[in-house]
Amino acid sequence: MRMATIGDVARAAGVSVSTVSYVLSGKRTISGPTRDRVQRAIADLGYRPHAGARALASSRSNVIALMVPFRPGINVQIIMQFVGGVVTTAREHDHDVLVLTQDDAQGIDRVAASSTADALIVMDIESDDARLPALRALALPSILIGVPDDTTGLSCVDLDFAGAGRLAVRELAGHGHRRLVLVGASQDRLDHRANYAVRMRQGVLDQATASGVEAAVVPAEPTFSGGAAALDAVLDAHPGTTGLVVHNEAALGGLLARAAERGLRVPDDLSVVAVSPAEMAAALPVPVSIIEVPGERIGRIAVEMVIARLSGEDLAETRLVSATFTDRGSAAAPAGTSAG
Amino acid sequence: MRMATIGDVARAAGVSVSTVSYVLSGKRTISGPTRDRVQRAIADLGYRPHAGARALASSRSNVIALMVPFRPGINVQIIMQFVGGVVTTAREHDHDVLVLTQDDAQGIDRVAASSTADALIVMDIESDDARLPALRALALPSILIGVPDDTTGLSCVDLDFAGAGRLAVRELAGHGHRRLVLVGASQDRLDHRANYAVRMRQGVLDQATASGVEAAVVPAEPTFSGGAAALDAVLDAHPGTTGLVVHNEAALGGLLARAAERGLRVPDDLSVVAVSPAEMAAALPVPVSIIEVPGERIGRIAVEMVIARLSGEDLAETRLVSATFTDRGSAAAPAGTSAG
DNA sequence: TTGAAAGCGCTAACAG
DNA sequence: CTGTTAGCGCTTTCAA
Repeated sequence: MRMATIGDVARAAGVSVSTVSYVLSGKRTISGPTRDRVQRAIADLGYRPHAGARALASSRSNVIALMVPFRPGINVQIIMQFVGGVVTTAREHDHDVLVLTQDDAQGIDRVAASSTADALIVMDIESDDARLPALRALALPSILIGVPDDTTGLSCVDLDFAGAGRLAVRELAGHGHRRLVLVGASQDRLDHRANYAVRMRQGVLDQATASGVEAAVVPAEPTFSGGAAALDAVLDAHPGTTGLVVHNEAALGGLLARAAERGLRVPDDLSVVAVSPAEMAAALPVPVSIIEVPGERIGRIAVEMVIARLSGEDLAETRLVSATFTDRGSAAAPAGTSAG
Repeated sequence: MRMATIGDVARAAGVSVSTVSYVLSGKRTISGPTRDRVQRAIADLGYRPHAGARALASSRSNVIALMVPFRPGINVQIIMQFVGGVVTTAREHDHDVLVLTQDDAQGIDRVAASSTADALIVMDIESDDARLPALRALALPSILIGVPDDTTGLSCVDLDFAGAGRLAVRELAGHGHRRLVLVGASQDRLDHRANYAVRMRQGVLDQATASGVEAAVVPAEPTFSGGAAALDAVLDAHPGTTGLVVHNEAALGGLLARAAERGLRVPDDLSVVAVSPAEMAAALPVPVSIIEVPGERIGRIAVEMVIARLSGEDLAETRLVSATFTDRGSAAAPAGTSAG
């Protein structure tokens, strides 16, 4: 049994194909009775427009390409949240999502030149990302997740990591902590100029200055033992530290375990604020107050920016989602301080 | 500047459009010189076939739809590995991957009826999955990840969980352990009749009988505290247990932490074999011997099955990837036993 | 308010 | 070995 075409529908409803097309698109006013007949025919025949034919005739594929990093060591949790947000939101706008891998260098060009996709969302953008020239040259609208150094002509979304850093420091300083350390991204990530790490660090340092507290930065490998080692390094190099901002989910478990080993209670001896997706908390030994990385929300915004661009709004803009703090009790006044 | 079409290429090369088409597809023998001229023209013009036009004319979209579960509590790590395997392999066969969400009930029908995709890969199949009727009725080839109760007319791939269970028990029994417990999926997962949990359990119990050792099953919530609680439950309900098979990655950290708290050393007092993606090991406090869930490999196989089906090989088959054991030293002879 | 018809860019007969 | 041409199913002028 052949798939029903628009011609079959037209015949069944006793109208022309263009009328069916216009009933579907709503780009023309159709009389009530006619519309009803057409819609009944569509339902009866189980008609669905052929995506390829539509793309050919309208030069719109209704597909958004999404470039996803699959390299190991990445925070899988947040990637998935993000992808989920993108796919769900795209469907709400009648678009599908095509997945490209980060290392498919030709991918961007290919989907653009073949009209496979109408727009492109690129994740995991570095400060000086190698893909930026290709993206700037692109005829398709593109949205970057992450903020490169030079955003000229580009649309970007991300968590406001600088704000997150400031918020974390304010929270800890507010509890009376005077010596803080940011346990941040691995050296490797910093070498790659991961912009979120740079911005986070800046936010922490700026707010420390503003709040009149000390703050240092210690990198950590994204592993259990990396977290343990980082805690040792913190206490070694910065004795008297009572507040920790941890921006390294994979290291958090090891860090907390090491703290327990060393007899440090959270929050009595050590206050901890983590920047992390909310779901990761379940895998931790103790409740941890977090500044949530709202992956799904960022994905949603990215798609909404795409749709706006496709509807002709031609503004390239950078949107930073502001950070919010979720208190789970891991940050409190340091021991030897009156409560308050 | 308009995108170059096949007509532009034909004109530039001084040949007909069909010749260009055949140079591209290789479905006709073309003389060396002609092929060269065409290929030069293609390169000069930066020509790319229009995906929609191609899909329309050939009734092939070169797209594989992949239905991904985004519900919380799922093992994100393995999902990502799997998706990576699918996308990478699809590209090797000149296909792109479109993502559908699990709860997009219409998704299957939509991509099929609109000829958006040529085939469908569905993840996270339950024993009596609600989508099975739709999949059986589908005109498109579909591949399931997971094995339902009734596989008639369906193609499935998965890890051989029964084999994994047997392997784990053989490994522990071989070290001389006589009392084993499988710390498995949560009650919730069992209620959903997650087939992998059922098969794993069966493998463990069968091999225990065959090896003449005792084996019990304890469920665990997929959280840190769930793992800790599970260890308590094991030692409570099954005293004398010296070997654990853990098939619940999210609980593993909590389980190991609790063991340490209770003064149980791994492997001296407690041997542990986990079924888990390899990458998760980094987040654990101690090295753990694992039976790897080869997500990427399964994804690759799924795509290869799709491609075979699209090339006319019409066999529905179930492929179980056999389990392999990676020794990291967390399973050894129980204390009070001579080595060997 | 509706219809007729000209493409959109490509593939694959059919014809040499 | 190569060219001509009829569609593939839809959108959108143009015409009524």
